[in-house]
Amino acid sequence: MKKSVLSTVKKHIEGNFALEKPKDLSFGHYATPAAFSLAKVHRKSPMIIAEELAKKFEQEDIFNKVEALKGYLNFRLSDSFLDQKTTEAILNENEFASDTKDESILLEFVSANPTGPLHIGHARGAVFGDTLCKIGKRLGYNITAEYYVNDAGNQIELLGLSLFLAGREKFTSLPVTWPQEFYKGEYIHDLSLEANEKFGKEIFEDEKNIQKLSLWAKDKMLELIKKDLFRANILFDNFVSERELFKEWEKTYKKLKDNDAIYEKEGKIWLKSSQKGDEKDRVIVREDGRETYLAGDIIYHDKKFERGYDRYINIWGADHHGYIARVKAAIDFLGYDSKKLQVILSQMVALLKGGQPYKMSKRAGNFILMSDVVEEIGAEALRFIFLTKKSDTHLEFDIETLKTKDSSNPIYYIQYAHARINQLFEKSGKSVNQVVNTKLENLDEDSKNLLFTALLLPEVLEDSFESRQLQKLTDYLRSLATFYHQFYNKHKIIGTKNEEKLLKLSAMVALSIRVGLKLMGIKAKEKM
RNA sequence: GCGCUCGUAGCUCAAUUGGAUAGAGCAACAGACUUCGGAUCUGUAGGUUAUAGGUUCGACUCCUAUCGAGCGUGCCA
Repeated sequence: MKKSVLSTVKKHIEGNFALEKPKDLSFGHYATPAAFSLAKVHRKSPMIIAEELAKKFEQEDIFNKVEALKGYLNFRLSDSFLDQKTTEAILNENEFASDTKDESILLEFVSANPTGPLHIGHARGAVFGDTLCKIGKRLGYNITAEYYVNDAGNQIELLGLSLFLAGREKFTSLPVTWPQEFYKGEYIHDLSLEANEKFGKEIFEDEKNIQKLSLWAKDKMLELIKKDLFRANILFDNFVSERELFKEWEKTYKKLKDNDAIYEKEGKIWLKSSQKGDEKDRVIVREDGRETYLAGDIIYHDKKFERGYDRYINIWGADHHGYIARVKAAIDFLGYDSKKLQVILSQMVALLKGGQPYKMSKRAGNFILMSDVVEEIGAEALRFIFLTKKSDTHLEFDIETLKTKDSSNPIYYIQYAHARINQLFEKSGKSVNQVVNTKLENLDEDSKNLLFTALLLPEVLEDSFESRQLQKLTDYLRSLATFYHQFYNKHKIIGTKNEEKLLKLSAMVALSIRVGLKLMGIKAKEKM
């Protein structure tokens, strides 16, 4: 819809200008402040320029009216144009708000360590990434969703040790000395039971078995994570193993060396990241020859860029923000364009329980599990709550209010609008197919504005995706539902002379709600 | 100390990325048709956008300083 409007407006206005939606629909459907910038060029008042521009649009039949107001130029769409768009959408729901794009994107998200189940903080990044992926696919981008599995490094050994000690304490009479830091969630207990069953209690007797337990446990944890994700309707195309990547370390290392990106000092290998905007140089290989965490990420990004995507998006927890500069530096050193990588930070989720701060700490084991929240409030409500907030703002909510299943849960409000429309069709005894060819003409202001709002979904999706601000979609669906509820209370539909027109209009509203919810991973309800 | 992300109604968040009168939900108060399902709707109240300057036709948005919060500042991940 916006495309048609934009191309028509371009015929009559020179230069670059913004086409916006006015704050209030009573001004018009679209507006442009172009006269303000033209005023400078032509040394005339914006008001006069706007008046002159408005006259040029008299012959355009996609507009009903174009008027100048306080220097703004306001456009009002014609019934026939809106009707045409509506009919197209209803006849081809799968094509509505979809597009084709010639661009491939690699989207990495979650990437939580396989040392425990996902907690509520991971869930935010997971929901955001998955929804971004769904929207992007609808818009025609070629997107690959990928999970980077940190299955190498100290934390995996610590997982094995924690499991070993837990089992040893439970199933043997051997002495147990706990280190300062270890994993102690309930899942460790569960794992030890399972390990005991599978390997027998002997495995907890010899410390040589810690290695074996580590490898077994991290595979178990990854399975658990996949299950948690699946239950929240989150799917990945690939899982990339850090452990596997390290087989390619020599190749990446040589590239860095050839590009004069590293040097040796104090027996360690350093990346010259300070040359590329990082605060300081970073160690990538320790004195004892073991690679650091950063080394794994460098190989991963080397491989990613080798695969030749047009753009890369990483969704990281906000506590990793200090990491962006060094990874980008490495990418540049490897000879790629680090501008192709965009890192989106998913801010911390502060949880309250009964008004008291609920501290999340994985090691301590008193964190809130994503799976528990999914169990209590459902995947759909969880997804919705996260998607109503910008990803980079601190978010705080009380777990108790999330547990409620009443109307304070905003998802019901939108679902209700959809269900209502469905019931209208049932009551009227008519099907969508029967009303789709009814011409929407001579609509009153309310109907026309509602129809216009329902047709905005495609541009809302574009805007949400491009700006990476998915709350724009939830805001939109919410306001569309509000608009419809208001309309419904004000206007009688069944049995009036406008019945078929208003049913067609309602069908359009339902369609946008349904498609929008689907992209958020939420199924629209026919009945409640 | 330095860096990053922020600071908007009592609370949780928006504001078309520099545009028109800063908006929603929750909480509070007052109302609505014996309904095309009230899981809805209407209204009232609530603001010096942390503070002080600056940039311009125009600032919640950009710049500078100050105050405050969270995170980071391992050769942990």
